[in-house]
Amino acid sequence: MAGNARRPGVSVASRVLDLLGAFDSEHPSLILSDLARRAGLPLATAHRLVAEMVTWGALVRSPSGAYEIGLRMWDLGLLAQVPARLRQVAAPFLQDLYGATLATVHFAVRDGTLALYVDRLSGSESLQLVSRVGARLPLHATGVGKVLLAHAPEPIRHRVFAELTPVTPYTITDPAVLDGQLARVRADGYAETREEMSLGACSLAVPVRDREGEVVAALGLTASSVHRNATQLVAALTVAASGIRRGMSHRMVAPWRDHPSAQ
Amino acid sequence: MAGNARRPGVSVASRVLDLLGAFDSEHPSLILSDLARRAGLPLATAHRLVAEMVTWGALVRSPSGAYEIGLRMWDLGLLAQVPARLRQVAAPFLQDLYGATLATVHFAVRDGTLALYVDRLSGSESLQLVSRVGARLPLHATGVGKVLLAHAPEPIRHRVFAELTPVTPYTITDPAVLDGQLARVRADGYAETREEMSLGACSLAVPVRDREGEVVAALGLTASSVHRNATQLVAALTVAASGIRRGMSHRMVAPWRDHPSAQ
DNA sequence: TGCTGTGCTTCCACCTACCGGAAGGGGGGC
DNA sequence: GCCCCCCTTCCGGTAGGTGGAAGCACAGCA
Repeated sequence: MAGNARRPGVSVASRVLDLLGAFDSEHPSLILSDLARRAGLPLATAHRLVAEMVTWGALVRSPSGAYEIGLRMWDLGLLAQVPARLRQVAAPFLQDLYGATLATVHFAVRDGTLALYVDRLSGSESLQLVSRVGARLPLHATGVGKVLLAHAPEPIRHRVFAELTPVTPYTITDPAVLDGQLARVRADGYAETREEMSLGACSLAVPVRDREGEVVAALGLTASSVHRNATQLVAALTVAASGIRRGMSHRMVAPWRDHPSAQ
Repeated sequence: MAGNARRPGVSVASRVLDLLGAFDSEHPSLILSDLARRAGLPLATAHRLVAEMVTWGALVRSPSGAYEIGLRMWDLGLLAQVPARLRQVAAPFLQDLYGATLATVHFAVRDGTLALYVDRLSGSESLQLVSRVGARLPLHATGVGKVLLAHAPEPIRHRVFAELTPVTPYTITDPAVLDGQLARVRADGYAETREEMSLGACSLAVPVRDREGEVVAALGLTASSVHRNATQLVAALTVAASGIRRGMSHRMVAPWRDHPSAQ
């Protein structure tokens, strides 16, 4: 009776993870049926697993009955070391930069062929932009992206150049032009964009290096016009990037600590 | 041969979650053996499950061989609706507040009997404080905490009053004194602390209400002395809190986690 | 009031994907 | 070399997981 056609090759662990993966920025809240469908699980199976996840705190049920990512996942996410360490060091300098310029401040790392926005500051007066913390935007169309791309390994550049999708009419889609710009980024130490990602928004960005000189992140400013006083803004960015570099010291890569105690 | 004493009553799903739960702010990086021990799983079992979690991106292996929370968990955590919605609305106002005062800005919600710091801004010049985004601090010893406590339901106040742990010599531990302060918080519309959480640090805080007038969060400033120009600072806080309230849609905040939270 | 649709919850016999002790491998300290 | 610690792989037995189906709850509609 009880039909049982367990789909082979799919472990329980991966089912739990697939349920989590069903959520994304466009689907932050899902009813059970959609959750099951997006995770590729039968309704009854999803129901059972989801109940366990709610008990643990990974998911919560909103008043409307839909499921959402729970507070406990937020806690866990904050422990992710790549963004957490960088943010911790960078945050005060980003504040200073915002205070000095009142432009939107971006702090990003490269995640594959995309720029991952680790932090972002903007006041209530700032331009409305597509960037959000956690967003992934194209490397070739943003200030921080160009910096990261200019210092990315060859295979990554190759993949990005293979698909220069236009975002606005001003997005650079000619590989030769972009290649020239990246060479200038490496030579001059900063990148710029002019309405290549959002109409009406221009940006400047500089690399952030670790103690070994490796480019690990990029720091940028975005406003309706940044080119008039570009020299000053690049100077401010450079000062902040140096401060961040100094703060990173020798501990950015997992040190070995704790405890002979037990045993 | 193959000994098999599967521990009953523990589902695979909960094992996966327990592995995640083995990480906390004091153990953001764990080698396999510690991870297995903290999750209460045999080494071989942990090894198998962890491998799947790494494949999916929930965990990553650091260069030293230890496991850490992966970027994909960071992404997921950002989708948690309670902090995400509040932060999105509040962030620009927090920036403005920081720009106007240059004091450390705190934005917190109540999580059970603790204040959960949802956001925090401070420049490179600011005081070093114990607060961090994601931190949970006592309600009775912080500015934002007193605001949240003053507007908390009776059972919560009861539980907090039952255990007024001193943090510094100035922490309020007399229930009668605290009760008087909370009454004043409700009457005056703001709370203050004087070195009750960190020596040398004082704070002011005001409630943030939603469209229905319910207190959903608290907004605070901390500096070495805030009482001299308290009137101005409270005014700035109040303006920011009103701005946040206006930015909030109606059903913005999910019900609080008011369970005794095991662990 | 009854009908229909949608979505959630519970049930349970089958059986496979999971379990975990033990053995094997690798590297670093002494 | 020798030991210790930690990681990785293996494999027979079986218990936890599976998912179709039935039942329930509720809302919209005539």
